[in-house]
Amino acid sequence: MLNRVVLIGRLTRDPELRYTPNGVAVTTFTLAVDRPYTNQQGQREADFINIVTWRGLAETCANYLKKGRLTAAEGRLQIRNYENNEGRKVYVSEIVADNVRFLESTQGQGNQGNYGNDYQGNDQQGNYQQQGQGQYQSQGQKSNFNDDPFASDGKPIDISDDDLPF
Amino acid sequence: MLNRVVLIGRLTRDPELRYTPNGVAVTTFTLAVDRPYTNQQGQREADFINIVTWRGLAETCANYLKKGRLTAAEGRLQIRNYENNEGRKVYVSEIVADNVRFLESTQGQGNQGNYGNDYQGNDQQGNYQQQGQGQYQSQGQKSNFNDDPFASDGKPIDISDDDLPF
Amino acid sequence: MLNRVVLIGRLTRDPELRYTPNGVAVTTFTLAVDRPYTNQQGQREADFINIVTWRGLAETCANYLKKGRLTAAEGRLQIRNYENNEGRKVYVSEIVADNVRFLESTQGQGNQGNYGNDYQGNDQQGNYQQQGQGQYQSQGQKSNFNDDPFASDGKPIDISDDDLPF
Amino acid sequence: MLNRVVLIGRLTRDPELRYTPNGVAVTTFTLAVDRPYTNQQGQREADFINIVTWRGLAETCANYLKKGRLTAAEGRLQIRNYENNEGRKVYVSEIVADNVRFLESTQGQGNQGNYGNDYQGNDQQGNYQQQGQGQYQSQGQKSNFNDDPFASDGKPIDISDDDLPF
DNA sequence: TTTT
DNA sequence: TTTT
Repeated sequence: MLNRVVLIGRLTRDPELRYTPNGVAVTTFTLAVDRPYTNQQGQREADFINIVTWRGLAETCANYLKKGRLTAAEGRLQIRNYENNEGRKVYVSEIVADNVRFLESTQGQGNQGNYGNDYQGNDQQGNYQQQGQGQYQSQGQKSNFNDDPFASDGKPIDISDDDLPF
Repeated sequence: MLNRVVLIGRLTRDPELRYTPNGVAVTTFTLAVDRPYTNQQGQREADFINIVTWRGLAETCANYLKKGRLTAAEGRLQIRNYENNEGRKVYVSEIVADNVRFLESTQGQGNQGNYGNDYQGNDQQGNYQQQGQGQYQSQGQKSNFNDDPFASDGKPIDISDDDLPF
Repeated sequence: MLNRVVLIGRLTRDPELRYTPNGVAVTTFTLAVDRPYTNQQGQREADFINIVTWRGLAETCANYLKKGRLTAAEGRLQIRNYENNEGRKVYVSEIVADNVRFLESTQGQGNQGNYGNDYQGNDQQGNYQQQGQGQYQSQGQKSNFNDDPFASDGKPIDISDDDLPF
Repeated sequence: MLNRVVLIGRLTRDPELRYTPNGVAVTTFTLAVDRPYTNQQGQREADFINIVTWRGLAETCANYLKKGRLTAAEGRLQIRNYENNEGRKVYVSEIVADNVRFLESTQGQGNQGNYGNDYQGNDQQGNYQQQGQGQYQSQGQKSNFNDDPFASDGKPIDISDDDLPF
């Protein structure tokens, strides 16, 4: 009935942009989110949390996120399950994000040091809130993937147009 | 760095209270959280989200929650992994809750109908916010269970005193 | 850049539905949200938090919420300011909600007692998530009201069509 | 019953650290949080949201936050009211934060440019989660200030030891 | 399989 | 009274 998640963490690697057979953009990435305590060895562990974004937000994320970037994501926690090669049910949890904030500018060559004053550029570079018709709309979808979108295999993701949850 | 989840859903079955070898209470339950859209068949699907609570909150949850109850849970999303019998890594996601709200009173025999004015009673019955020293404390823990606390097998959970994340 | 609020509380009185000159529905209500501690006198204080909803969600709230109902609201915290009669700046804070959940059924005459199994009915009765084109859209708005929408005076709220934040 | 806020924004000025007569640290600051849309004039407005932190977290914030810094804050929304000089009731809303994250390093002298790899230093510099005994504890408090803690006047804040909400 |  |  209510399902809200807010995370801040760093990308464990570059985001992956794929398209459904019908051309809908899907970007996935993983955030390493430090736990609020250190373990027996005095190390800070992290949770590695999968994020999925769709459509415009997916494209913005693919364009502006990079491995290591500090990033905020907001959305709902979804638990999917699918059968693996051996016919076993595997459970996958992921955040379906409708809001992603880029907390570090692109710092690319030539941008070192003046992090303080490129806010506007930063914003133009893609902080983006999912909106508009259909975000959580519901005509004819099935939200179960046939495969794990985080199992990157170079092929288009196995999901038909009617499979989109929005 | 920041990891916050708020859920409202219904218990899929009665909560399970167990104790670590050192006597620390752990209660687990699963919330069915309806998705905000209906699928192709016009049905509302749900995510089944595992919740873990510790110590005092665990005992309160065990006492006052029941299958079917509407419940709010607040905490952080944790991704654990363990090896199953076949030596495969299995990933488990769960909410480590520090705040649980009982949105329905116990309505047991004799309490039907006046849900509207037993709010205070409701509160006495155990809405509870995890607090006090050590909630997210960090002296010597290892947060990986050796087994899945949601795989209820009647035995005490396989976790030593030093294994507690708080 | 990111602004998310989740509340659970009870309506302090019936919601108020009004319309802008251009016919856009606005419903306001106040949630009493108990604080997580008791005060010196052993009493539990509460925060009284104003909620604003727009359009379809406004109408659903007006139809299904009533004084005393346990309710969840999700949205963003907004701080407006206006000048009062004496030319003083007054600050008003409110939650612009995009998701409201009715945690108690209408229990009206004849519905007492079976709260446990009318979940689906409950949902039909109006739990509602703001969606669709324009939720946070931005063509031509000014988000400052000229007066406090919570100062109920029986007149249509003083806000022109162009004043809508979405 | 449940009251959770997560914000990301920038400090409108340096934080202010004060002490209660009994020596409890209180730090206040204001975050400018951009709204998710632009107004009629194409400008992005912001909400200016007051944050209060207590004890250890207050001291860390005073040490490491500065005007302009991008910052995340998590806590609960509190609505206080007090009487002003003219005997009028004034309402004040603020976030009582129990978790603050410093999203930009101190970049002070000698630290320009390598924002990417000073994470650990950053963390040592004070990201801090309120914890431990008493955070939301409740023996004998009164949460109404006699004055506005955001009305900085150089004097110690007018709040007795027993007045602390935790 | 992981980020800083 | 406001930040970038």
